[in-house]
Amino acid sequence: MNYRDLQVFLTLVDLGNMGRSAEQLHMSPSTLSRRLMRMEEAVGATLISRDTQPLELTEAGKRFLQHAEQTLFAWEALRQEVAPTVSELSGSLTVFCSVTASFSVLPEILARFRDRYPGVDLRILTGDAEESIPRVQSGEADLVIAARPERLETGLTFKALLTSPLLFIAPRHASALPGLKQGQPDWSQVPMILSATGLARTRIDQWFDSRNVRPNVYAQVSGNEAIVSMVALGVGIGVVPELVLRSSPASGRVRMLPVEPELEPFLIGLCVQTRQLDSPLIQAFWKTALTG
Amino acid sequence: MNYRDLQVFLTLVDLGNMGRSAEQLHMSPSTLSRRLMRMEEAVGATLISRDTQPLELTEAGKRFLQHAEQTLFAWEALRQEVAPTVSELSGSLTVFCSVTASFSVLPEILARFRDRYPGVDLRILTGDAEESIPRVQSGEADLVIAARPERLETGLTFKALLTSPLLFIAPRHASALPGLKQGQPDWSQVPMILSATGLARTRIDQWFDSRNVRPNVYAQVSGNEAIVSMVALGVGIGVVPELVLRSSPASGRVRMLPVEPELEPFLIGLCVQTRQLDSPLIQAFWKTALTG
DNA sequence: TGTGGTGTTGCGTAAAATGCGATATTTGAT
DNA sequence: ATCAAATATCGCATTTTACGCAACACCACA
Repeated sequence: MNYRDLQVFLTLVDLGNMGRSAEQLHMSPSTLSRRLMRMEEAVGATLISRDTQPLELTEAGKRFLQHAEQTLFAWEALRQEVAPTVSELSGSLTVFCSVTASFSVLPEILARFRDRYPGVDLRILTGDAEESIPRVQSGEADLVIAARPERLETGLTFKALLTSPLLFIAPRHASALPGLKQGQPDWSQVPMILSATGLARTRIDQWFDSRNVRPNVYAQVSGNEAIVSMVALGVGIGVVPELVLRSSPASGRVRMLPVEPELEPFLIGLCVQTRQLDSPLIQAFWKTALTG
Repeated sequence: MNYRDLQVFLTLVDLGNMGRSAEQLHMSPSTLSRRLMRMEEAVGATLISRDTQPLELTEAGKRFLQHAEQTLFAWEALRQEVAPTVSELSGSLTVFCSVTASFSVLPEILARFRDRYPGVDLRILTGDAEESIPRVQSGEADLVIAARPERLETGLTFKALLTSPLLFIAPRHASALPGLKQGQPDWSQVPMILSATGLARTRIDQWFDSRNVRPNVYAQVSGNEAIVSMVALGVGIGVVPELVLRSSPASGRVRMLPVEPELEPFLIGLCVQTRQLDSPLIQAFWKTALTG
C-alpha cells in the first residue's frame, strides 16, 4: 500500500466509475482494477462493491476512505512543514505553452506548481506550437510545453509527458462531401481543412506524399480548434490531435476516420535549454511536471 | 512512499545503524540505504544525519517519525477493525519446525500469527528436519517449516522463505588437526564431524563422492548445534547451515573454511499437504508467513 | 438479439527495486 | 600515528513488479 494508492482510491470514490477514474488518473482501466484489488487484499476486505453503478463503498470501504483522507492530509501537511527553503523559492518563470498542450497537461502541472511554490511569479504564454522552439532558444520563455518537433536542436532537452494520436475527422452526419462515401475516401477529391503550418501539417504532407496523392486543400487554418469547428459544419475533412478533439465543444458533431497507415502521434512534453536545467526554478518546475 | 517504507524507517530509527537494520529487515545494506534516500526525496528533506554513530534524526526526521508511527498505528487498527471474520478464526494448528528453521523464520512468523489470530490454539513441535515430511504426511502436523528435501513427494506443496548456505567450519585457533594446514585440507586425513542423517548428510556425501574422496568421519552427530560445539572444542571439521552457525553461542570459536565447489545451500520454507491449502486455518498461516 | 458500456484476465514488455561487489569514508584499537 | 574493521554509498546485472493492450465476460436497455 502506498500513498499513490490512497490518492487513486479517493479519485475512484469521487467519480464512482472505473473507466472515468482511469482516464483522469492517466492509467488504463485494467491497471486501476488491479490496483484496487491489491488494495483490497492488503486491507483484507472488499472496499468497493462493483455490482452497482455508480460504484458503492462497502462498510470497510467507508472506513478505509476515512483512513486515506486522514493519512494523505497528514502527509501533505508534513511535506509543507518540513520541506526546506523549497517554499521560499521565488522569482519569475515564463512558460510558453501550445494551445494543444494547454488542454491536457498544463492545468494539472500548474495546479501542483502553484501549490508547491506560491512565491514564484508564473507567466504563461500560449500560442502556436511552432513558435515554441524559437521562444525557448531566444530566452523569451524559460520553458515550453509543446509537441516534440521532428528534429530537436542541439542544446535543447525534451522530456515526453504524453502522446496523442493525429486523427482524421469528418462530419458525423450528412457526409455529402465529394469523394467521401463508405470505405476509404477519394483523397484527390475530398476537400481538406488543414493547419497552415506546423508539425501537424508536415506530418500530413508526408502522409500524402507517401501515397502519391495531391490533396484537395479547401482551407488552411491556423489553430487546430478552428479545424474541428469547420469540419463540424460539414465543409470538409480535417486532421487534428486527439487531445484537441476531445476538449472541443464541437466534438459531438464529428467522427473519426480510420486510415492506413496511421499518422505518427504527437509527443507532448517539456522542452528547455539544457544548460538551464541547473537553475533551481526550472528544476523545480521540471520535477513538478514529471513526478505525478 | 508506501507503508513498508514507514516500517523500515521505524526499524532504522530504533537500531540507529544501517547494517543491523538491514539484517533485521532481511535486505542488503545498499537496498536500505537507497530506500532511505527515496524516502528523503519524497519528503523533500534529509531525515537522518549519517555522519554520526549511532545515526541521528534530523528535525524533519523527528517529524516524519511521528507521522510514520501515527499512520502505521491507524493502518493496523483499520485492518483489525475491518478484516472480516478473520480474527474470529479459531481451532487448533500444529506446526512442526526443524531446529535449524526455528532459529530464523519461526519467531517472526509466530509473532505475526499470534497477533493476527489470537483465537487459534497453536502447537509447535520441534525436532529433526528429516522427521518433518513424515509428520505432515501422516497428519501429525498440519504445517512444517523446514529445509526443502531433495525430492518433494507428490501431494505436498513447498514454498521457500529463505536460503542458507551450507558451510564447512573449523576451530578458529589451534588448528593442530591432522591434514589441516593452510590451503585446502587433506580430506582423507582431517577428522570430520557430520550429521548422522538428513539432507545435510546427503549433500556432504555427494560432495565427497564427486571428489572421489573417502572422508575420515570422526563422529556422527544428531543435531547441528552439537556439531558447532564439537568443532569449537577442536575435535575436527564440521558442516552446518550458516543459520545454525550464526545463532550458536560457540560461533566465535569457529571459522569458515572456503571450499570449491560450494555445497548447495539449504532452502528453508513452508511445506503442507496440497489438498489442505484450502483450509482457512492453514491458508491464514500460509499467507501470514509469506507476506512480510 | 444486438449494442454500448461495465469491470476483469492473459500475456508480452517496460520500469522499478534489489543484491552483489567495489569504493570512499569513518571508527576504534594498538 | 597507523592499521584494521566497520559503515554508507555507487555501478552494474538481475529479478521482481507494474503496466498497457487486447480479448473476454457480464449487465442493462432497446
